[in-house]
Amino acid sequence: MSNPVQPNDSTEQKIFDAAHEVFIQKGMDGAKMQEIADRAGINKALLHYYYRSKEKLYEMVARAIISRALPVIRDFLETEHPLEEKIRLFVHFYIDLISRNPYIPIFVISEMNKHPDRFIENVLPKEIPKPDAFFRQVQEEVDAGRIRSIKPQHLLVNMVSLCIFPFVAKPMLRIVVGMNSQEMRTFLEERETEVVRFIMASLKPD
Amino acid sequence: MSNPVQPNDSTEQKIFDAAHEVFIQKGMDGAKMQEIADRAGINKALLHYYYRSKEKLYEMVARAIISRALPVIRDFLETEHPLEEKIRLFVHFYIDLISRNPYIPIFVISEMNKHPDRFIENVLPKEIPKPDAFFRQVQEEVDAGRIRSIKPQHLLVNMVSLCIFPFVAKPMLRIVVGMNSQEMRTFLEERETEVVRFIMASLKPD
DNA sequence: ACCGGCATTAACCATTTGGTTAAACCATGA
DNA sequence: TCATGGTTTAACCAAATGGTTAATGCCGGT
Repeated sequence: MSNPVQPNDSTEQKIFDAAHEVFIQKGMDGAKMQEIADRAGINKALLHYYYRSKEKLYEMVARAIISRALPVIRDFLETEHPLEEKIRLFVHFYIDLISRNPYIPIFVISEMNKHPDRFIENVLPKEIPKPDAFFRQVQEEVDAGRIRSIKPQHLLVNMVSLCIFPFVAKPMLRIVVGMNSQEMRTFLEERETEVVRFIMASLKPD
Repeated sequence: MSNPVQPNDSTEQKIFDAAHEVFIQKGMDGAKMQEIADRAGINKALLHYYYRSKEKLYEMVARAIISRALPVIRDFLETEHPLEEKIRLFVHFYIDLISRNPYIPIFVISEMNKHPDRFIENVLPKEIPKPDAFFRQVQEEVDAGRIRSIKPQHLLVNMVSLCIFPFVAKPMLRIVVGMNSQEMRTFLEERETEVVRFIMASLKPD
């Protein structure tokens, strides 16, 4: 269940891993230093010895979480591919990333919502990849009539929505759609194929 | 900014409204009874006079939030319409609901994620609308070849994802896509048209 | 053997937090 | 007018929480 960035038995790392687990699951407000200490199997004072405060510890963990998602996004936005291929790759790697770290989007969304200032100032990196090149590429395809007319921004948001949301809303979906844990798993596994098909079908020129 | 269910100056209502604001914005963990009391302009002891505990107060507020979304969903799942019309109506009313109450999905998602047991046992109503009829309708359309082949569950999840996610991820999207507050507003206003078009285009039989 | 310095802990501290209590307030009806 | 019942408050309490301190453990180098 834990997801240490690098397996490492040092006390510092044990603390970081424990903090990672706790912050991910409970967020800044719900996380308690005592619980982190307990999970790391050490004294509470050690937390402050290695990381000065809850705030600092949180920031390190949050940055680590964010930076696990960034390479995939950067990759998608920077590599050159025909549009269809690019979409396919994005959906593939993005769903793959989120399947393996389903807590990332929920964490980002809820923390960013509760403490936007802290998150933007102290957690998000200064340089975040910009989607301008992708937008240009989509616009070219539209202009050339190879896909139907759509605003690039909407296409991007649609892609991201279709990939992320089901994982974010998993508990709610399970109840509404009425699936057991196993059905849910297969359902989410089908998503990759389904999402690609859904987007491609929608983009076919009229 | 506040959103009292029914304007009413009674102390009880003032407390409820204040609690609504605070819980919505900070969730169970981040909300403090003192802040609720302050916003309601009353003594902290009064909170416990009207609502026995933080837990109880939270449950009432959370139930109220949930029940604001339910009628729209129930309506969509129960009324009879041709599929295309149904989708149009769903997107319209759903996006409308969320535009006016953008905090609902974030609240539900993050609270349900942090305290699934409490939420499922004490907040969610026993009877939640089931989408079986909708699934059947989609399947009929597929069988009749009037839309391309797609699993009804995926279609529903896609619809919901496209409607909700942009509102949920607004702060993140703003940064990634690089929009200012005004651009974001127009962008979200375009969503209704865009989402309907996106879904319809995708469903056209091959 | 022992020194010096990092690692670790128990005990402690101040503040915050959810919750309680007993007294005061205030309107209403007898 | 005053008794009564619901309403509101100041003061208080115990537990939890983030953080500190001073002492101890421990290990490598001399």
